[in-house]
Amino acid sequence: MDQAAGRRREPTMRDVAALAGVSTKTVSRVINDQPGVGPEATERVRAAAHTLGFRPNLTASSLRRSDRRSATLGVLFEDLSNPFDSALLRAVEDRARSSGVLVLTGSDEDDPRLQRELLALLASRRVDGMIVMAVGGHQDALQQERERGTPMVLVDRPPTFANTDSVTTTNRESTREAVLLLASLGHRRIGFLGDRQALWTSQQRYTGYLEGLAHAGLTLREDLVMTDLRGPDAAEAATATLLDLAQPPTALFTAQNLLTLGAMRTLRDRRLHHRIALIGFDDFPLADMLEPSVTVIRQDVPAIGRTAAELILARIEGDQAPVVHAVIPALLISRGSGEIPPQPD
Amino acid sequence: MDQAAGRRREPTMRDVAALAGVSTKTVSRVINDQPGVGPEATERVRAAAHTLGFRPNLTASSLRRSDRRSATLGVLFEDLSNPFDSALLRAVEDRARSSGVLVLTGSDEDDPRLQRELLALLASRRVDGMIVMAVGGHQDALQQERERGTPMVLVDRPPTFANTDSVTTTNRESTREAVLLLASLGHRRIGFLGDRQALWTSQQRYTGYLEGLAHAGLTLREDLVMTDLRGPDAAEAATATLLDLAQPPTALFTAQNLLTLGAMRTLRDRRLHHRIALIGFDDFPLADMLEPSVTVIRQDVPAIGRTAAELILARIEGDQAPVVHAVIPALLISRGSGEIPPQPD
DNA sequence: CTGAAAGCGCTAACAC
DNA sequence: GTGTTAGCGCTTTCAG
Repeated sequence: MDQAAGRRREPTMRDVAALAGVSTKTVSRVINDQPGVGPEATERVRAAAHTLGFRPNLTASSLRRSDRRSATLGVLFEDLSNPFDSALLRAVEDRARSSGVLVLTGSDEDDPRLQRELLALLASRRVDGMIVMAVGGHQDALQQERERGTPMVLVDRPPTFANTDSVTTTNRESTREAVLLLASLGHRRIGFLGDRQALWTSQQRYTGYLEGLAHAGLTLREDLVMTDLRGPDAAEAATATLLDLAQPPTALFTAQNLLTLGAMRTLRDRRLHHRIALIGFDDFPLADMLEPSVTVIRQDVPAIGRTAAELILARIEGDQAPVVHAVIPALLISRGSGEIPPQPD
Repeated sequence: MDQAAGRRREPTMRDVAALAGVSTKTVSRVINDQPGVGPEATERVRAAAHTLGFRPNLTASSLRRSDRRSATLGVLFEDLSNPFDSALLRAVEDRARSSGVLVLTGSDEDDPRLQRELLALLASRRVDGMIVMAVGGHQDALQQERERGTPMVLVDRPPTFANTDSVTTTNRESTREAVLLLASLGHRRIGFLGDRQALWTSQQRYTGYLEGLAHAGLTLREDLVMTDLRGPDAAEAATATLLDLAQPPTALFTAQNLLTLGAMRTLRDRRLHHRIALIGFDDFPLADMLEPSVTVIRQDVPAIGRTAAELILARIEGDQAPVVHAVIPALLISRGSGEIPPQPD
């Protein structure tokens, strides 16, 4: 047995047909469970296929078949090693596999160039449809792909172009709810740490923050708002800046899971983690094991993935219903860090 | 623009050839950067391809081409939503993409039936090779696939059959090292929590534990060993059992990341997390944020993924070197929980 | 330098 | 019921 080269030629329908003494078309019918083959011939074909170890070549079949299906979906996310992305992939995968569909994946790192390249690689493999997390900024590459007719569903962020389904969550509403919770405990100085403002989710969450302040009758203090933070280190520094203010915040809202980690780190370092309230967007593993346990807004990732998969599969099947923008509710999970009242100095 | 049905026919090389006034073969040469086309014809083809928005159909090309390459890899892991698996996928993906190769994924949940099914789905799409985490127990399906000539690399666990590359880590050696560290601090009763013994990694780590005890001159106490634990809840219960012994352990070694979490939970509940030492196999996000920070053995996941990808890509290229069983060193990360000395009662 | 003919493995559309 | 012919989009082979 060779490791690779001299890879054995896979048996074809011709080989099976020859052994069974029928035509390739008859083999095709048997393999695809199509009617019009006698029980005896069916049996001979089955036996021949089995002895040869025949396995249909899906790529050849999809080339010829009229529907052109490859039974393969493209999934293009920001970073598949991020727990949010990988949980989403898993949900998509499960739903797809139950329809015999496999998933071709890629991570575009929120880089438009990379996204365009990966889109092309997926397209050249003729996937039946794509589930994509749009990069921040321009969605040109996506729009072009969509306009070529590729069935597409966006997740996490909606399209900026027409006629394309999406599945998102209640970014604005849930953030507002969190801010209102903090306000109801008596917090009047609530800091906000946000991701890149080019991202739709960041904008939504920031809007929710503003709405929450307004509903609570609090005025926005610009010095308590830090945005365009990339990653935990930036959040760590931003938190330090906020805490060094003459009038520091008594509560923090972090608009993304990595930012929550950074903020926590600084709070711990300063031994303020039991004195300053913290609510974060996006749950993360072990949030319940920290001290204090971290109150978060949890997206229903399995539902988002399942919904996206169901949408794309339906579109591939030819579903012509009007565009769908599904919004899956997120949930505020109270664990402790969000329930800390304002502390006297 | 329709959502799906009536999907536009993609332009073909024939279309491009017609527009450029050349034969399809000339188009093929230009698209594939093959020599033997004049600069003028090349330009005409390029222009035609651009105006039509032509994109090569890789599935048709791979069907006809002599090397049969689909530039696609199959990746079959236990659970892509597990941080270990997804980090591995990401590493594989990055290395593959730099060679223009995409990855078709699947999660088999360590279920032999599912693994067999997914292997068949991958094979019917004629992936060039597979990177697989073998399920515990029999590797029949894998071996059969391998014997058909499919290039294959196993990760995390080695093959039980011949002639197949693998990439694993220093399970035994690193565990031994951890146990020796605990012993050097004066611990004489070191508990062991292990995953299913059917898994090769579990066996290796248990062997390392035994070696560590032996090297330290400690005798094995069977009542301190709990194996075949599936998931954090089982570990939680097992830890409670150990702590209830007349002579409870003063240190614990947990042989898998989920088990570490379970053990920690019980230690916290009993307020023993600062009194009983703990070292876990596999790092996990936030291990450094807990109190105390958790000492772990960290696998070099990016190196494992990259190595596996490089191996499979080389085999696909026809590399005939002898079988490789790469072992990537793991690292003991001291963070605090593993450095707690034995406490007087 | 370029193209015509054949065919990869399979299925559509018809014939028998 | 079953087979024949043609052709999916591309590349091989070989002829000019």
